[in-house]
Amino acid sequence: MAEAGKVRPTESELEILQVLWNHGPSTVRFVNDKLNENRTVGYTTTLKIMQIMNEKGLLQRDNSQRSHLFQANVKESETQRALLDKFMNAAFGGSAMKLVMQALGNHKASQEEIDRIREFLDQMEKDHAGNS
Amino acid sequence: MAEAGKVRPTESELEILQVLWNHGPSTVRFVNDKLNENRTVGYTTTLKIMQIMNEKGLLQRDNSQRSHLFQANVKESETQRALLDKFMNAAFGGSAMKLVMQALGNHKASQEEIDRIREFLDQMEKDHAGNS
DNA sequence: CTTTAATTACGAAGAAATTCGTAGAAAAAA
DNA sequence: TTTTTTCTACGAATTTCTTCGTAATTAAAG
Repeated sequence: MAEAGKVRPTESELEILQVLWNHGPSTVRFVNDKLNENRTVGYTTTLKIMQIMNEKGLLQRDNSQRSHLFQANVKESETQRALLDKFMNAAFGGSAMKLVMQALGNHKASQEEIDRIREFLDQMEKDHAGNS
Repeated sequence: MAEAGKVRPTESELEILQVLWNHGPSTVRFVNDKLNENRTVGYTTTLKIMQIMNEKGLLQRDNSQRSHLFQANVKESETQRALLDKFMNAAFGGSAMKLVMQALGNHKASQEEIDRIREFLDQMEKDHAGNS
């Protein structure tokens, strides 16, 4: 598994990672079909990007069968954390709170979601008290 | 003021917007000095990007003086909203809650910040109840 | 067996973003 | 006034990412 700090997938690469995170090891054909549910993209384009991702260490390849199976070689949560960090700095000047507020403000959260965030805050508060 | 939906600043452009949002109308020299607090970047590079941003409508230019004054022509919060939306889809499959949780989880929030988020949730809940 | 379809490898074109060098004009310094 | 510095304009090189065409190979269909 590649190290988290060095993970910098591009947008196209992220699209592919999403498919692999959600569906597990997949063929190029499967991934390409998934991508084409949202936009038009050629088979060899997807293939090429997945080959590059493999070289970069973002994907692992099983070539024991003719149709090679690719799987993500970076963890979803760690990748998201790295990207979030970068994005927070770029767009929100590094302020996590501004970002959270903006995200909450835009999104029509359901009652259940609000409750879940409250629980999360409770937990944070506990840890916070315990650690300091 | 440019429309929010069409706002897609690049990373370098965002860096410059941050300076202008924080300091108001500024010269290229000032912006370039600010950027160089973080990384090395040539004066003409900054100039060029700001010229392009001006053409795109991201910046406004006052050339009544020899050293032209540039200011942001897009609102900070609207730009952030547009970018957040895009980022949320790309990295979190569109799940605002996942993103918020990740942001809260990474960040060592202070007690005050936690309280502020709670207030925010209270407010959301009121609106939620009222609207549905 | 022959033909058709699917798959991988590879190269390269195209597009977008970034970077900087140079020239010319204007201002400041000497 | 002469020299040096500062500024804008402009073009172009570079890098990164995306896209796809073509060829070679293998499998499947006929």
